[in-house]
Amino acid sequence: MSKRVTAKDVAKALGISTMTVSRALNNKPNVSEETRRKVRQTSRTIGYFPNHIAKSLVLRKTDTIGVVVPEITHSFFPEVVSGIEEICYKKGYHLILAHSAENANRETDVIYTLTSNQVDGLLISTAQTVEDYLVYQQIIQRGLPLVFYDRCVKGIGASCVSIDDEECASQITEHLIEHDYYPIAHISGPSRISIGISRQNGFKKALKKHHLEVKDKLIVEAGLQEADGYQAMQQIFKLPRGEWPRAVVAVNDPAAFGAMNAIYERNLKIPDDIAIVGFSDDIRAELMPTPLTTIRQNAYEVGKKAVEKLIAVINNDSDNNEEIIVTGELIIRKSCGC
Amino acid sequence: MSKRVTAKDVAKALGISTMTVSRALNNKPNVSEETRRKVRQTSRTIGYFPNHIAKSLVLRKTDTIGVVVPEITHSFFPEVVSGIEEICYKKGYHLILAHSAENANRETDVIYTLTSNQVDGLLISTAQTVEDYLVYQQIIQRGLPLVFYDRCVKGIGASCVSIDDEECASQITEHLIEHDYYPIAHISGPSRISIGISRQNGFKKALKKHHLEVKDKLIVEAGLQEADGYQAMQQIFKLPRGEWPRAVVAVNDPAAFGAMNAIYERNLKIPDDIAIVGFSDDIRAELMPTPLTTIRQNAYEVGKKAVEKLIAVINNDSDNNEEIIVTGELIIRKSCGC
DNA sequence: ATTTAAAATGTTAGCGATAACATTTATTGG
DNA sequence: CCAATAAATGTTATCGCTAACATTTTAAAT
Repeated sequence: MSKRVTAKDVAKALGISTMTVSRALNNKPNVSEETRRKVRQTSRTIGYFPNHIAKSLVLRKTDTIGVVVPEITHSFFPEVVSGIEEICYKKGYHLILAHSAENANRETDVIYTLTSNQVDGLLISTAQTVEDYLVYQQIIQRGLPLVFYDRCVKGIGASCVSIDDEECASQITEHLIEHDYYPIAHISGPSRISIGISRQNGFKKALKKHHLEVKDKLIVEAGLQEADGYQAMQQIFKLPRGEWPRAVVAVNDPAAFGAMNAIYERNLKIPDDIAIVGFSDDIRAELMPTPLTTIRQNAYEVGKKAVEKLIAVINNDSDNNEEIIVTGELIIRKSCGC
Repeated sequence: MSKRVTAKDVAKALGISTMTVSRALNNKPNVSEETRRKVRQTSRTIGYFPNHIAKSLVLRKTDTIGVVVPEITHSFFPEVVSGIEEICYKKGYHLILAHSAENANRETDVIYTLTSNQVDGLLISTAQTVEDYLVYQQIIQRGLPLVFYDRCVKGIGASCVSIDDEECASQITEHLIEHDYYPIAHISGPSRISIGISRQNGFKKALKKHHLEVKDKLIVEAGLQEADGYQAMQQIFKLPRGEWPRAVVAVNDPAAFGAMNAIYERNLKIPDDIAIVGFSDDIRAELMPTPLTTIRQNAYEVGKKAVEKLIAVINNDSDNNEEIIVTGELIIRKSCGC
């Protein structure tokens, strides 16, 4: 690389000190307009760009936020990132993106590099395989602002921004109940991550509210992918025919798609034989042979709220133990029988 | 923030110099195994994490790559980013993500912050509204490695990684020609960005190869969104009925979707009345009422090849004026009449 | 045992910027 | 016209780390 142009070069060219150059470019007071103009001018002509790294070192602030994303191609997360990016751009923050690929070890790994990279704060959505919260606790202990989004760990002193999964799951389950479907099965998410738990809770809550029995056999724990939903549905079909559900609440849309395939393979009709609903309003949901009734999550809003909270915490404008809920929206299509 | 733990603290705790601490942790030679062990041990117990910022300042290397993405929610780019991320992770690079939102001014803006952030190199896909290449030329002049991906600017001294748009467009057009469709229209992309130009060239090339007339009226320039495709198709329908095309080559899938809507609105059938093909294999393409024949772009591969090239350039292992082509794949569905 | 080379560790300076304090220059009022 | 105050600029030290050179310790060789 060719020799760099530094503030010193600008100073030398003008016969002034680097301090004045710094003051002029950072719009600090006590610099004459004349000098400010000349500094700006000269910086441009000799091609000076301030070194943000050096600045970060002395100011102990990088204006950078680290974001850990568990699954970057899943449409939900790009949209979250888009919300994050928008606010970051407006507020002058940069964004370091790291991908845990749903892998706890890799997550730990990227968090360490992120923190030693001296980000001002972290936005994390936990990977599916995370088993303990040590890393998160370490971050908090070091006093580094941390806000969880979507997949949260509660009660360890970090704020959470999430969809109101329980409420939404309950709502969509109630919708099926109102169709008089019974029994209703649940293809649940991993019980380790919060969306798995809260959606299952919402499912149960709705049944109980309507005094319907919660049958454990009809709650099948699965992953979040299409294949997982397919397998879970196959497992349900292993029950005696008389115990088959009349409707299914899937933990998310991909799982629902998988389940739908399993249903079609048995030559059953949706919603006539089995109704099904998803969660997340995947782009494919409305394009299915029978369009899928689901919950639309406002991913963009989740990202936005999460950075806003994080930036507030970074600026000491806010305590970091808030639970922020972004509400979902029930999208009624055909798969529920409407 | 609580006081930071630095290499000095580790050194003091062990009664050695910071230099030895540095050497021990960076696996430099000439450190006794005994010392190395003790340094590692003590670092862990007192919670020392090396400050990457300070390291970057002295080494003049940040191990960070800046990526400019024009549209983050469009499924193609997350997949590219995923490829980039994968290689970055493997090779120990970090990734700063910036979003131009298809806006040239914003692109310039994020590029400046990225470069003053001292990234080791840049990966850029140009925004739709970019009018001049000044910023890119500046980057190159400063000696900062730059590789374009997908939407490239050729001939200014930066490598390009892209889908072979021309060849693919030609191939898919030929496929329509083989169906004996004639005339064939083209809903073209903006003539400012490279994919617009090269796909149009491919379209024309195929016609010429089969000695078919290229009718300018049947080439409509549009944007890359669904609405653009819709409008372009409407414009085509304004032609006298006898001049309507028998088939349409859309610049990408979203534009094709828009065009399909316009076709359905006239109660015309796809492919019986008008056949249509897209480009990009959007996730929705196979879920359309008439599944869309299209070109699958290997986005992940584009990302991968682009970073690999960039890292090679950063390490001076490679000249930076290569044109790397990632081949696309013709995905035949129903909309072409097959 | 003594020289010599190799291995281990230490010292100094500097990456490029800014905060805090010090100094010079300009401005104002009596 | 000069003291007093404000505005503009300069100087020094430091952020946390590592390269380059200097020194000490250890091991090998005679």
